[in-house]
Amino acid sequence: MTGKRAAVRADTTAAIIRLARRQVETRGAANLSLREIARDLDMASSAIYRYFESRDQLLTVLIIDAYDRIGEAIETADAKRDRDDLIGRWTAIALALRSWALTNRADYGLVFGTPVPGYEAPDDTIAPALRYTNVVVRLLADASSSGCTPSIESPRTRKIAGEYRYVRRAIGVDAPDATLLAGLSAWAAVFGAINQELFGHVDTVYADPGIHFAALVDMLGRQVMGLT
Amino acid sequence: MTGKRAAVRADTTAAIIRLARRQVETRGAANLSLREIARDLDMASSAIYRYFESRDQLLTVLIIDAYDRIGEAIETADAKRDRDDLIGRWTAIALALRSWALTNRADYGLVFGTPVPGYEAPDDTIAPALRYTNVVVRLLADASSSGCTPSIESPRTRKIAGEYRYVRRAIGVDAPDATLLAGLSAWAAVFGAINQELFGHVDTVYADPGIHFAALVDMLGRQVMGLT
DNA sequence: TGTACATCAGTGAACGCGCGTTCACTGATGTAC
DNA sequence: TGTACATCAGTGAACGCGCGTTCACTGATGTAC
Repeated sequence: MTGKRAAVRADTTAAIIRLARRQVETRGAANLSLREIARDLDMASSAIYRYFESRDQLLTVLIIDAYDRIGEAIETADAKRDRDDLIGRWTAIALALRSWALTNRADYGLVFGTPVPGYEAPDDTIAPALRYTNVVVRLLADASSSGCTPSIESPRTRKIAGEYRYVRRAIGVDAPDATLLAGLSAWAAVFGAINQELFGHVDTVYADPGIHFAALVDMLGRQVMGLT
Repeated sequence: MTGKRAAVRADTTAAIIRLARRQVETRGAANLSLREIARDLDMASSAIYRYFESRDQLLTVLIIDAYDRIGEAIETADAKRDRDDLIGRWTAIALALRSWALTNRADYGLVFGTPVPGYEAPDDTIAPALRYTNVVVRLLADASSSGCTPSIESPRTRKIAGEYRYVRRAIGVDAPDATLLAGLSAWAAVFGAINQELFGHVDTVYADPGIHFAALVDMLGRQVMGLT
């Protein structure tokens, strides 16, 4: 039977990743220790090198894995709603992002927090990093093509018009300036709110940050889609 | 003369802080090394302990210092405008925050990025941490008391009303739900946008992130203050 | 089905490194009379 | 103004620690005939 060795290998690999993730959570990515993982697994420290070629590569795997799981969470949330239900999709995406962040603090921090200086993300991270982005971009495209007009106005200057011309091409969405501005702003607000909550900058402000977050998302959704 | 020893001491202290900041920038807070600072200063590593009682305390000083400088930057930006000029103040605050973040990446990351796990911020950091917050809170209070009505609506449910009742007390601003929601949302968007830009999540989206940021701030200001 | 060989997970010792912190000390700078 | 003493910055050796990575090795698991 070919599968047995492979199965054990997969188990050990998964165990290493699990322990690594726990370490990142409790001590930070910069203090990820291969030796400690080996100790927890009752292996010689050198054995880790049968599974990962270096500490940096293990970190990379962690990052790719995190991006993939965020992408999956958001794609799933999006797919559960009708494609026409723009507000429903927006809300589902935003709430999914927050709850994923809350239950996966370490991964969220790894991916969206302070970059680990000196760590250069290799190219393998690019595609997974785009998964969650693409969901939002598609939503914006759908909103624009179904004629939503956001309830805000973009300032009209030549510089700003030029910038949004660039953005249109960069993300491949042929939407008017106001839609781009409203959408990107809403997306920034969602991330900002999650960051503030997760990293402890609003502990004294809210009784239940989730309630405020829901109101925020609701308001932003109506704004981007142009409903009141 | 009493001042000489004190002056030398102040110089050395400042040099240590400067080198520490540079290290945080290039290698991250988790890898801050007292020994390396000593080496750069041509001192014995033990000499650092004449100035700081531990590595953690040096980190704390760095954090307090960063908060203080953010607070100062934002207070200054705010104070340059007439108190009546609500949009002007909002814009100045937001732009000041972004440009401070861009020129002080290490400090920004230290304060607003992933918390260093295991590091418990002592009480001395609380007051400096509130400086920048208070500027925004005061602006919201002024907006509300001068009768601005934001151009968004807050969802009306009992839960949300209750939450904002809590927020009103927590930040000491007697503003209607819609003002709180618009204000907090705008503030989150500003932080979100800065985080995305600084931590490299939108490198491929904008030609000049500053232009988008200015448009964003302008739009948010009009929204919170209720002007179109 | 049995045997010979190749693959591969895991070992344990070693290399060379850097770290935070303590301690007893020296010698220069400041203070009090 | 000069002297005796206290303060304090800085030294250098040491303690005990953990780290990533390499290397030659063993022994079990799988593969080909």
